[in-house]
Amino acid sequence: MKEFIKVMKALSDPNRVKLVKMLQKRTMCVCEVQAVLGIAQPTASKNLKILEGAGLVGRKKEGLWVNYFLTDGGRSPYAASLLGNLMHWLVDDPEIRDLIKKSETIRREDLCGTHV
Amino acid sequence: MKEFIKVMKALSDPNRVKLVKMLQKRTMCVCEVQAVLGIAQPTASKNLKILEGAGLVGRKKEGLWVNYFLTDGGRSPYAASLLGNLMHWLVDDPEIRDLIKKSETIRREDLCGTHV
DNA sequence: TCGCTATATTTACTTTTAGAAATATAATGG
DNA sequence: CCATTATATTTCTAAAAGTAAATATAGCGA
Repeated sequence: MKEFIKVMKALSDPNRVKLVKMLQKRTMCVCEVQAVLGIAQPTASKNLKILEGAGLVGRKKEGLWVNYFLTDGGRSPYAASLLGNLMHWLVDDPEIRDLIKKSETIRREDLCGTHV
Repeated sequence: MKEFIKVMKALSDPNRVKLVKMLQKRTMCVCEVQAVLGIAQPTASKNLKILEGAGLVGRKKEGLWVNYFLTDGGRSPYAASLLGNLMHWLVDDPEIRDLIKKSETIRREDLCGTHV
């Protein structure tokens, strides 16, 4: 029950749903998330952590960057199912479409990659 | 997006998830819900209304009673999908099992049915 | 080692949400 | 009608959640 609630709560926030939809397209680092969603860096980190806690998202450190990506839901059947549904849900949502488009034009090197 | 969030939020509360699981077994009136979950009457009404607003639950007045039941999710694809999944999810959860058992031994006539 | 950069965590503030008590509404029986 | 009963709504309070600003941590280059 607690695991189920955790997944539901994680997906009860618009910013976090947008995050999942964006991560369906590609791996992103925190500064990219921050730029696309127009939120502060701590907010991005926190929301990513909540998604991670629910088993929806994984992370991999690469130098100074931390790359976040969608998991296969192996840790939670609820996460797996919701992630599967979200692959085709909300694809026609105008707000989501705009975000995806915006995320495609953004490169981390232009945002925070001063040391590449 | 708003419809999706509404469904997720509705299912982010343990009491409301328990309600859905109980309504899978049978239609219930407010006083039964109140008794099984051990919550106050206004709390039961409020939570049922939230589930109704998300398209998960319907209601039918019968005299003084209001019978609540699960919908087929026709109003929302998100509701439909979650309701389908919840048919087999959490069936082994001990807390849910106890509630189902308790709900089977309860009759509205013993709770509020003084006018039957 | 030192400074810089990307991310994480903490803190404080505001908004939202859950719940109980009180009150209101609607339907039934007399 | 009037009293009673089941449910709905309102009001209030406490807990939870979201966010930004400030601070801390970790890894890289010089």
